[in-house]
Amino acid sequence: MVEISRRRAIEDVASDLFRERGYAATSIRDIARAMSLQGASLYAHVASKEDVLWAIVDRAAGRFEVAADGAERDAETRRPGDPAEALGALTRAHVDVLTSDVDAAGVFVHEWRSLDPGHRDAILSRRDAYQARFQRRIEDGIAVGAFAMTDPAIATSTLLSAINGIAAWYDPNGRLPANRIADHLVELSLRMVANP
Amino acid sequence: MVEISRRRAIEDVASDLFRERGYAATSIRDIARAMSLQGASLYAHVASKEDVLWAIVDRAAGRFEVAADGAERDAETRRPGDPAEALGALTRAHVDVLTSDVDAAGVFVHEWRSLDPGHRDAILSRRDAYQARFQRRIEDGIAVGAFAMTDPAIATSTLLSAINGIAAWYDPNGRLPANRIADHLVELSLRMVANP
DNA sequence: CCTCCTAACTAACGATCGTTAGGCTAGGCG
DNA sequence: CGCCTAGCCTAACGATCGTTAGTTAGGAGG
Repeated sequence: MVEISRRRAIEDVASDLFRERGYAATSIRDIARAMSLQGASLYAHVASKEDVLWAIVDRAAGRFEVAADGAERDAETRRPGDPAEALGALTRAHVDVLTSDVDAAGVFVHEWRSLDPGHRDAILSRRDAYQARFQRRIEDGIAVGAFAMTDPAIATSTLLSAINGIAAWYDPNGRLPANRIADHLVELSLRMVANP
Repeated sequence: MVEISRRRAIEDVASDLFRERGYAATSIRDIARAMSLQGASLYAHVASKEDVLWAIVDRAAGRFEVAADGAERDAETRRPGDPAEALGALTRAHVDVLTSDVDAAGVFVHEWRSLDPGHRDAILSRRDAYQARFQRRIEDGIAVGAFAMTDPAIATSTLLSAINGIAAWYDPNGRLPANRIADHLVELSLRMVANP
């Protein structure tokens, strides 16, 4: 976690605090205090408090999107047209992004409500598009008989909620390494939608 | 939704706002404005802002606990010793409580961090005990071969996250009635842990 | 040496926060 | 009629909020 810029250091500290206490309950002076600075000093690097939140959320969203791109490409190379392979790869990619920076990912998952209306709308449509990628793979699986369920939309929401739950308890120094957790979540997720 | 007391009306309005914007982002004056009152007027009925949050969270927790009691009793009557029956009943009871008052349940799920340290600790141990009831049924199922998974603790967390995800999108006036949603979640949950 | 840049500082702004104090009004009941 | 209570009001408290302005310290480059 080397500071490449002062701006980025602020975002990292803010991610930590926003995740722990929430955006509204964290003041600019709280962030500054965690860096041994005065509150006003942050405004040399940052336009506003919401600007910091947006930077964190936007970057986290981008990391999820890029990871999903790679996962779908890899799955298609490995087992073309296999919905379980594709959905498993998407799930694993999601868990990887989540565990590689729990603070930022947790802020992305829980604090997007605090964004300005414009930013909130933007992130909501990106989130919808992201969720649609999962739902598409689930519908593919139903079409070929690999998956089975009554309502794909609810299944997709439920699947993503299940994975995102990791952000509530994951500890980078905990008993389980991130890739073990990913194994587990992929197993549970695929079983949830599989045709029994 | 008849007001039985002024105090309770405040808690209902607060549940709505706390769920929509979060506890820290909701002011006493916001709550009062939603009731066409002055902020200070609320203090005739309420000791503090945290007092309102605690009342909401405490009551919601109690409803989950009572529902789980009934579910385990019913399941034991219907199919004694059947882990799938018991876990399914617990899941359905949880969904029922959640959908019967999404606002309060959503506050319970997401806003317990904002409680005073004492109240937060109290709610955390109750939540642990509640979660342990689910985990116990999962372990029962593994013991008799009905369920199968690598890590029951992770499976329990994941299952509850999946169900609680409902709070993020459930709309009492939406396309699906609550009992349909419960059917769905029970199906997905049991398949997630079942021995394939 | 002078200049510029980065990064921090102190001081203060108006707004809003949770909360307290004290007073007014309307209705029920003797 | 007089009292009580419930429910709400206005006014204000000190604290904290996000943010702006102006200044200072130190190092790099000409």
